[in-house]
Amino acid sequence: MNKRSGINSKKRILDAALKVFSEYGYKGASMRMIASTARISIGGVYLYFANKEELYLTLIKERLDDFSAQVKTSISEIEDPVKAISSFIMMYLEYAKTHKELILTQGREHGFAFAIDIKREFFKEQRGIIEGIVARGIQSGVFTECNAKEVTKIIMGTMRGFILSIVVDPDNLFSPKECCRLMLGGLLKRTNRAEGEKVRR
Amino acid sequence: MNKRSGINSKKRILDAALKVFSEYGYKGASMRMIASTARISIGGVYLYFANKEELYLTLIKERLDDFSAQVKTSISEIEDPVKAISSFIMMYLEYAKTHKELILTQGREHGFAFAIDIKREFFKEQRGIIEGIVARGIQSGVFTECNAKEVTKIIMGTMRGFILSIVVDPDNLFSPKECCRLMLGGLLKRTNRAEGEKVRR
DNA sequence: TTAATTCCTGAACGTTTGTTCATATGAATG
DNA sequence: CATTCATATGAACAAACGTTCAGGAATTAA
Repeated sequence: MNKRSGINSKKRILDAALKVFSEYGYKGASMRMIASTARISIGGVYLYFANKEELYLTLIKERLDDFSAQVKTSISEIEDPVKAISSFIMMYLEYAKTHKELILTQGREHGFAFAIDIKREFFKEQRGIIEGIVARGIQSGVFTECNAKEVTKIIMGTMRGFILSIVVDPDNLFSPKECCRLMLGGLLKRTNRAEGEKVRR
Repeated sequence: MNKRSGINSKKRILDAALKVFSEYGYKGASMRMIASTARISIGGVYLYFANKEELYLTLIKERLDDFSAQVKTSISEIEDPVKAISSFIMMYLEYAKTHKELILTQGREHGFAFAIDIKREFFKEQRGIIEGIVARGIQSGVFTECNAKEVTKIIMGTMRGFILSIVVDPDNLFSPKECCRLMLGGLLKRTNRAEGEKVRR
């Protein structure tokens, strides 16, 4: 494993870091674990990343940007607020399932004010997107009159809850489809039949 | 600090452990930190707990039991499913706010299959309670016909999301009241006025 | 072939960790 | 008073940690 292999090394390290950080958390993951998973020496890791923190931050930033881009492209052109919200929920949960619990690694360690600026930025953006959809829905009379900001926070909360559930109670994850249904239709019975049907599809 | 002080020592250690584990996570918290927070020597901690893991497990179990009892007594006699669900949500979120993010400590470390049996038991019980309420609501015609199991998972997911939000984005927590509203009423507009009002209160 | 460059290795260092244990202390008992 | 016993201490230890660095190996350039 020498010379030209260096082209892949950085990527291999990042892949390994994702795996190890996800499984053991920031403190629990050791640089040696990451190195051996990436099939490189400990010293080799420090060739590409100055220290553990930089490696971790690079990883988080990479993932957040990737996710952010995916959200944008997947719902930017959807006009219908109902479809837009549904799409957001579906894609968020699908992404969370695929990329498991890296997101959870954030927050926990360091007294949880770690990559706070990067995260804040990300969350703010996400909130902006949903809030826009909700506001549009209210304005067009499709959604009930409510506090768009609060509803947005609740939706984001539920998404986060899904992520936490993956880690804590993976045998009992809720279905994205049912989640859309509940968020849109609510638990209380509707007397108007047409509405009920709209929700169901 | 000698002799008779031993009466309080165990409790002091547990209090300190809660504080330190919550702030630094399992791996991040050191026995020395806990000891000094409890104003006891390192050796003193090992007088009451065989090791770090036992201390942690004791703590988790204590909290889970406490929370479990509080849930039960607060909604056991409520007949109305709407009020029962609302009570559950309100009390869950209030408890989470008070006891911050100890619950988050679970899952993350140890490759996240740690106190799995204790937790599983706890979650199962919680699910059972909510599912009962939902089923009752459906049967009595107050709730829409839906998959009670799925709805239960979504509600629990949202509760967990709140917990995660406390750690990750504490400036943007949603209000418990609004959460009840959304869960019950949904986002879609209702044509029937009476229903809408029912949700609002 | 030699020199320069790039990539990589792993022993070594200083810290910090969880845990142990010989020792001390002071109230309770006789 | 002396003895007993629960309670508390903190130096000591091995293990693991993040990080450094002198050196080795493979490729490219001369």
